[in-house]
Amino acid sequence: MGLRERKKEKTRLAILDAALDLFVEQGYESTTIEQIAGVVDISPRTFFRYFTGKDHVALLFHDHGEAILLETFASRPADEPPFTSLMHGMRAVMQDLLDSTPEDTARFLKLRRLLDDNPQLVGRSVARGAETERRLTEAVAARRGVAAEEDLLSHLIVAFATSAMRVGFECPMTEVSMPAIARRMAATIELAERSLRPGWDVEAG
Amino acid sequence: MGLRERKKEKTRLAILDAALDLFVEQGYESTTIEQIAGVVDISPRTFFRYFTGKDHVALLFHDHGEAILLETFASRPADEPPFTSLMHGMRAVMQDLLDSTPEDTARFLKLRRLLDDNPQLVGRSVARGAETERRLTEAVAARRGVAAEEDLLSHLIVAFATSAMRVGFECPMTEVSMPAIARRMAATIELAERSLRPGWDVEAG
DNA sequence: ATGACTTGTGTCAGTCTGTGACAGGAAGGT
DNA sequence: ACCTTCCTGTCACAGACTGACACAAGTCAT
Repeated sequence: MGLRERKKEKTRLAILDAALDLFVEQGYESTTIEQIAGVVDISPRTFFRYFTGKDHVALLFHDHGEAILLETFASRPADEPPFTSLMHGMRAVMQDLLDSTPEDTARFLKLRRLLDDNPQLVGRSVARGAETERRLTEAVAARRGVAAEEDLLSHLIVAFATSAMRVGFECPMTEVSMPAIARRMAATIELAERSLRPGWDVEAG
Repeated sequence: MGLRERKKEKTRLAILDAALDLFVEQGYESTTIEQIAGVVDISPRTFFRYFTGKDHVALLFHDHGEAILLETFASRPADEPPFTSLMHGMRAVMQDLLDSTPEDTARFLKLRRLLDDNPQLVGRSVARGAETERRLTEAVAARRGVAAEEDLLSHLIVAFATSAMRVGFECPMTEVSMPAIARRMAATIELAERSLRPGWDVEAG
């Protein structure tokens, strides 16, 4: 890896950390791009060359999680019930978080607390994740051997799975720590699987 | 109703119709507030006195639907399983649409087509509806006799219900018409209820 | 190392959304 | 008519973005 790329990664992390600290200190809304750029000592224009906008910074882990979800689903056996595969994806996202460096863990916890204080961000994450959801639905429909546009169940499977994901990750909680989040995540998966009728996700459209 | 209020309602509808037509004609993103204000012959400032922003216009029916959902849930018997009540709410929202005037139906169908062309708007609707979702969760938890912060199931019930709502209303469809939407809505409710294990939403937290 | 080539950065200018403050005018009640 | 209330336009402004351009820093030859 050349000097150029190392420098870029360094700037990227500098922006991320500066933004996170400012968000926590003075709130998400009242933090401006100019302030973030000021701390990192770059021009505001450069900020937008690293992130598409303010919410991109705040929802970085969502993008990452969605990528893992897509990969995991694709790598699961084709004869596994789709919802089961998606729950495996959910576990994979959680595991990835547990395996990350202490620095990344700290960043994630800051973001997590940010979501509690700014519920609008949860909504924005859905907006940002719409494309992922569409692709997941395509993948589920493909596995079910039907066209996504004509199969309500494929949509419902993905909708229920992402719902569970949001309940596990984003609902306010008293103690914000990795073990607590992992516990809630496991409980949510269990609850969701228990609530659904066995075989519901392998029926004909 | 005085002249003042009639005038306001007229302006409100004029803005709505002008915005809708512009959105359909030239796309949501490329339509500016200034253009909308120009057609209605008001100042851009006044636009913001009727609507909080561009997406407020595009998601007007969502607000309305959410209000009906909350009312319906509150009016259902306290011993009815919460998810069942929410599905009744979903039917009530649909029924309200079917009962609306031809003008409102036409507006709704325009908005519905807008959602197909601009998937980002679906996400924004979730962002806008976050507060409603929170209040629904409170209501469900109250009926279950538990505190919302400590009951995952209350969150999951609401999340599943709103998921079903989004699948029924917002998934792209080939034929966009009231009968087609009503049919899909009914099918989604049926599918959701069939997919869940009976009694799942009345268990202890 | 010196050159040419690529790529990241700052500056500048501009658009669009959204908001607060103020003044004038239309509607409502007496 | 009169006073109050509410609505509206104008002005001024902040903040999120974007395109264009010139310059500097990194990269890769010879």
